[in-house]
Amino acid sequence: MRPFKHPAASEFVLERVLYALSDPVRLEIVRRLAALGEASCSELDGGRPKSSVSHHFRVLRDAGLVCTRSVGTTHINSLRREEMNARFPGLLEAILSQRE
Amino acid sequence: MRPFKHPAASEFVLERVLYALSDPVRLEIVRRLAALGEASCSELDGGRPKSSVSHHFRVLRDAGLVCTRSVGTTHINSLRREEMNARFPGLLEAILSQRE
DNA sequence: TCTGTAGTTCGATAATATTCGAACAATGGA
DNA sequence: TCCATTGTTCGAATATTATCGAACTACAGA
Repeated sequence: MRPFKHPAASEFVLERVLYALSDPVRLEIVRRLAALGEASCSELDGGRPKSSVSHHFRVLRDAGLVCTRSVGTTHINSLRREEMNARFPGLLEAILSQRE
Repeated sequence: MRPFKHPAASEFVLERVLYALSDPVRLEIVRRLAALGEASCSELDGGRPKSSVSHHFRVLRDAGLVCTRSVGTTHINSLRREEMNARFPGLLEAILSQRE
């Protein structure tokens, strides 16, 4: 599987980030990633079909929120907290700190 | 014109707020409102048709971001900063503090 | 009362997203 | 090599959203 393209922090777009996080499925994925540190796609699929989950991960990757690396047959995902914080200081933490 | 329904702070939904701000037109409206304090719809229309602008204001109102009151024939809009901050502490400020 | 201004609502169209099955690719064993 | 596992990509159906003209409402003044 060819490696994914992860945008540089300088390419992050605020509207894109907000949009990516405005979807309940994706917001939940990001929350769980924040709690777990890292996780495979299937650990976060919530019982959804693989193709749907894959789509959401792509949106998150394209926005710069998530980094995906291959380890064997699984893809390990993690938040790009430092880079996100470099580009949009305090934003991700402000969103993640909200309850519910 | 019958008064608009503004949701109570307890009814604000994080995803809705993020979605409302993920549109460039709406984000710009909110930024200018933050700078101006308050403004009429036409002051923030950016040359767009009235019906389009009206739509965007409705999305912002429904999300809880904007309060609209009638004064004569004009509608005066302002940010609901306090209520937004009560429901989602630090969120709006974190978004508004981002450059570009 | 007539007219102009400000903005909403309606309706249609076009653009974008979501969802998910099916086919595919890559890896790790047995 | 065969097979199971993990996840991506493709394609199509469905759903949401944005955009904007046209008709409408409300108000202020002349």
